[in-house]
Amino acid sequence: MFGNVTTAADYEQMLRGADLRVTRPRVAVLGAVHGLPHADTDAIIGAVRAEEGDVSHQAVYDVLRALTAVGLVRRIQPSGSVARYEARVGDNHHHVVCRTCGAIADVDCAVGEVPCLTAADDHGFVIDEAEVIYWGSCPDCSTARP
Amino acid sequence: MFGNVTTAADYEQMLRGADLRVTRPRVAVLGAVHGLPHADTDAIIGAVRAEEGDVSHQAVYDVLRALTAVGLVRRIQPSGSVARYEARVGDNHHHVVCRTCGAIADVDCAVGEVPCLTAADDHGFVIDEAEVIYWGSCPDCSTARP
DNA sequence: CGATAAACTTGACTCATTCAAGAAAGCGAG
DNA sequence: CTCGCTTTCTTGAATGAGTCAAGTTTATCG
Repeated sequence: MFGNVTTAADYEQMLRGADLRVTRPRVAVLGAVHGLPHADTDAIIGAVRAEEGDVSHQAVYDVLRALTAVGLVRRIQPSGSVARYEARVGDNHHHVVCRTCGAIADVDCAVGEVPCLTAADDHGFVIDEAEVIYWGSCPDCSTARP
Repeated sequence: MFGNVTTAADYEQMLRGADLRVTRPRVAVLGAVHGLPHADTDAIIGAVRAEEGDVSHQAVYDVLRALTAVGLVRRIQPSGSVARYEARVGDNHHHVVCRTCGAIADVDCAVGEVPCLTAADDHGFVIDEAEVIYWGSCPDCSTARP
């Protein structure tokens, strides 16, 4: 986490490691998600075009789906929000979402590595993930309206 | 919970208690949400029309928003799903969602009344609710594809 | 260097949800 | 009981994130 400058070459590595072909849109999307945590698709499209020129929105949708499928990015979508993406994967962290402005921040769960994963009564479901969303007000919004 | 038959009169009471005008669409929507837990808007529209005849979809959307605002129903919307509603409110329960068929079931959190409400680092957010979604396979889907 | 399957472009389309303007109806005051 | 104000409902159009589909380009392997 210190002095960790991720380059296009690193993104290529990640893609190859996931058996995905290396294309300019994919490298650019992966870079955008790393650079803009919790960005929505529109913001990612903007970032990708700023770096690579014209890339179709469909390509970005396809790439995001492919990256999500192999686990290189994670898709999150709090109620009332469009889909957002982040590059921090595999570390079981959760999110705080501001009810007012929609801002999102990462939080590590207080209860350990795999929080609440054992439900009291799972109704026969086979559970593989527990997703936690904390709802509240971000610092800006809670001071603006105390 | 035993022999508890909720009638239109009860729904009226709930509406008045929440300072909402009592209208036929509102009583019908409240009844539909009580009768069809986790139903989406379309299913609720269907149930309302079966009981009350023509009711515009807009009216149902408006009613659901009003009921949600006063806390008579709760809106849930797992990633990739349309909005769903339930009448069980105020008891801090959570949900298991089937990744395959989208089925939803209620679960009480294993960690007590207000699970995980204290995040390790809340980034200055004022947290008022923790929403937990357990992802997995429902009994039908997990036996169909073991 | 091809061949071939995967990825991208273009453009149309879906559909849950919202917006807007006018008609209807609940409900408190008189 | 009914008047009038305000909320709620109806009708119909619009929005917008996301998907579908057909055809072209391109990454990768032999």
